Amino acid sequence: MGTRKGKRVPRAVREQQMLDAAVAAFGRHGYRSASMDDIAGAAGVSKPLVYQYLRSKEDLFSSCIEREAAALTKAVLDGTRDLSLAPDQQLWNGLCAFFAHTAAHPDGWTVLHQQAPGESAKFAGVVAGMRAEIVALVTALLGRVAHDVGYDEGYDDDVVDREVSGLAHALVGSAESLADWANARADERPSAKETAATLMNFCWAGLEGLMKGARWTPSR
Amino acid sequence: MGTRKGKRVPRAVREQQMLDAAVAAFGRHGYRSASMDDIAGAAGVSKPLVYQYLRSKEDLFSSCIEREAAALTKAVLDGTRDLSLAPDQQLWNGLCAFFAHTAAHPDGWTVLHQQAPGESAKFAGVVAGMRAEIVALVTALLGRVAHDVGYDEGYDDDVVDREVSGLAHALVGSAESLADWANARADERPSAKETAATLMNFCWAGLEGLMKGARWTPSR
Amino acid sequence: MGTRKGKRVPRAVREQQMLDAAVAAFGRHGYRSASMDDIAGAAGVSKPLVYQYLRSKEDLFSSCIEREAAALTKAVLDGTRDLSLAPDQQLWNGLCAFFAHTAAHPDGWTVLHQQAPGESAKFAGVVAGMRAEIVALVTALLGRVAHDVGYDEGYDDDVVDREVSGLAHALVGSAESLADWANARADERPSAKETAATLMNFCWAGLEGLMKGARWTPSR
Amino acid sequence: MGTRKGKRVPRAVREQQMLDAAVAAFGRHGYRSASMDDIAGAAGVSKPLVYQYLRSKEDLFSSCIEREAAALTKAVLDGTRDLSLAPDQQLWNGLCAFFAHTAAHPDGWTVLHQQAPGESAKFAGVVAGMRAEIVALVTALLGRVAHDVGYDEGYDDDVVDREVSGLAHALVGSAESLADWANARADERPSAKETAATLMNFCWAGLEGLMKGARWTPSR
DNA sequence: TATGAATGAGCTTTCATTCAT
DNA sequence: AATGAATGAAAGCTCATTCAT
Repeated sequence: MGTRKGKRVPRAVREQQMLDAAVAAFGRHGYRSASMDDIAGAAGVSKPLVYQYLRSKEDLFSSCIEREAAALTKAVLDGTRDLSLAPDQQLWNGLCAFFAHTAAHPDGWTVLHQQAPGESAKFAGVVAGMRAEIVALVTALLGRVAHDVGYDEGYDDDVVDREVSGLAHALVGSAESLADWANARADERPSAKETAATLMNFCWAGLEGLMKGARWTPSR
Repeated sequence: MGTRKGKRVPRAVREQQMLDAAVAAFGRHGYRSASMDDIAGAAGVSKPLVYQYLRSKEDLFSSCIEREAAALTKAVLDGTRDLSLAPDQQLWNGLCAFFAHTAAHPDGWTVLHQQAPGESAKFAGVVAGMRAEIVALVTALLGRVAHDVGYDEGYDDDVVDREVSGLAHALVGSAESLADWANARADERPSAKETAATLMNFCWAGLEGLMKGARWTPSR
Repeated sequence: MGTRKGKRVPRAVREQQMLDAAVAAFGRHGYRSASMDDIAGAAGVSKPLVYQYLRSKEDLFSSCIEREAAALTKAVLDGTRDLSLAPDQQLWNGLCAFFAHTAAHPDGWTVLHQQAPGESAKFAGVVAGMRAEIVALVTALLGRVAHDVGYDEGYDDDVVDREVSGLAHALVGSAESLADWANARADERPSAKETAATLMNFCWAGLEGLMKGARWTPSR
Repeated sequence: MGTRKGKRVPRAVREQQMLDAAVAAFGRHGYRSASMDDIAGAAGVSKPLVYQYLRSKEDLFSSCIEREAAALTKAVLDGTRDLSLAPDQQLWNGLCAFFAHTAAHPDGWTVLHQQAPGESAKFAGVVAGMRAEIVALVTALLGRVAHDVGYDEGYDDDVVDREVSGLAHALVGSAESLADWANARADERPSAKETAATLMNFCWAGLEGLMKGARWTPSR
């Protein structure tokens, strides 16, 4: 009844099962604490088979990171694909996609955001790449907003770029933290749209104000 | 003539040396990867002495977390102690203190923000407590702002509280991400004040807009 | 065209291919280090097929040893088959055959001389048998010489036998070492005849002297 | 009551005990087959201590090789130290020392002669170095003989050198094989002096004949 | 106060070997 | 005849931890 012992399964399928088990284990216990025994067991498979297919613990972890990063990136990019929308709608779509994905794959998100960067730079790179891609996407969006509002007139392109880039980083950081935050509460968890709304509400008002020149400075 | 062999050092001092070495090791290699051998060596001390003073690796890590969390909390609280200031000045002071501290103690910040939460709940608790304290501080601040602006009139206290709490979380999340971001660039690292200004600029404009009722909703 | 996938090959041929690959692997990496995976791969065949034909790693190694031992023995025996020759010519022929064969099958020679004896007695036996056969051959030769020279007159048969047997062992030992030595130098390797001449020169002069009663004793 | 459990022993002593156990294990089972567990057990010690002192299996094996090679070299060199002796007496002394040492340390000799060369070049080097040293010693001895007998007159130095070097190699090879041979027979083992006499007898008569121009050539 | 000596337990990795097709 | 899928068993190595001094 179901996946019973000894079942011969084609390699591609088994590999995905292993990656599923590995992502869960790494997400819940961390890279070092998760043991290959546990992962193999959870995948319903013997350890040597994991090694035969994924080569080593390092490679297994890398494969997890890559798969999860690609999936998340794809989700966000798909969400923002429609370039005919207004920038705010596009951002809204992207955020919804992001929060929906992180909610649907909490272990994957944990691996990407909490585990990988803490381990050696070998792993951090892939995550950094993914993050850069998303930051670039947001930066482009904000750039369009700034242009639409006419914010960039009368300023150096350089200054605008740097400020917009800073905003993008802050925004992505907020989103990441909110994803953790949302995933943390098992009960009464906010839906992806609610979380997206919170952030959208927060940042969009801010951006409108900012683009119109509302700027804060310390009293001295 | 320098830290030479056999130097008899009072316990309190030795403990701090050990914690220093441990924070550095844990920050750079992670909880599991950092070995007691390395830590003892870096502290210029034999392993049994570490066990005599700090009992176990878990206790050592806990001590690190507690020390660093207390130090960070104290820095932020000190920065926002002057209640006579306007809320924005108070927030500004707190952010400056926060970014200055995370910049001055990068390993400690890494332990708190990247390593501890990934390990077992045993450790996450302390960090969560610290975070809650800071979120509460920010929430109080935002509450004052809302009140000053008259934002809360005509709304349920509940609704306001929830919204303000969400904003506080987003703000703290941004700050944490920006701290990582600032620490990541070894060269051309922005000063604490620059980082604080970026965030202040971003969020303050946003908050002003929001409090005045500027609210974003999806077109459908 | 060539050894392509799925090629159906008769069992006898496949077995030889496997033994070839195995001898090469065992000779180069040793019995334990050479893996069945490597051997199967080098033979252009899947692992289960190796097991189907050769049963186990032990059996495979045994088969290698037996094949190589038989081949070497045959070469030497063929070289010395002509009993009508003078003993020295016969020995010369045998040495030439020996060095030619070890030079032509370096991996086989390594398996026989360096790998097999180091592993369990199970394998050493076959090699020992081969060696005994060759030692006996040399002993017979030296016996003929002694007789021709009249060396054995006036001595106990026992004494002569023991001395001649010792000489035979020394001679075989020299030959084995010289085979290693010749195989070791990839460039400027001496030809089989040169190597044989070196040894022949050395031992024949010695034997002639010895047989005539020239005998060394420590001064005290 | 002897070396009982838990006995604290200074490092230098323990290291020698470990090396003793390792040489025995490697000599009897080979490098790959001997397990660290066995070695540690035989040394009356836990595995981690072996790793703490000797770092790795490779390093342990290297240390064994080096220790045994140094000991054997020293024995032979000590045996031939007295340069005032006639060359044949010197050689006789060296051979006696050699056979006595290989008989007294059969496992060490096995490691040097049968196990090390079969494993990776990493190990073969040390043994090759030792062998080269001994070959050089013998070469020098033979050179003195050739000079005393006036053999080198009328020949190119080159030719003499090459021939003498060949003889040295053959002689060392014989000695090695005879050492194996002597060690192989547990009962009725020949004494070191007997083995040395066999070889001395054999080679010295040969050398005298050879130096006087007795040379063998194939009839065609 | 401080440490060299020592270990139990566990982890990653590899290998010879078999089953089902 | 031939192979992709799968595993039991064991090996090398590391680590947190303690004992005896």
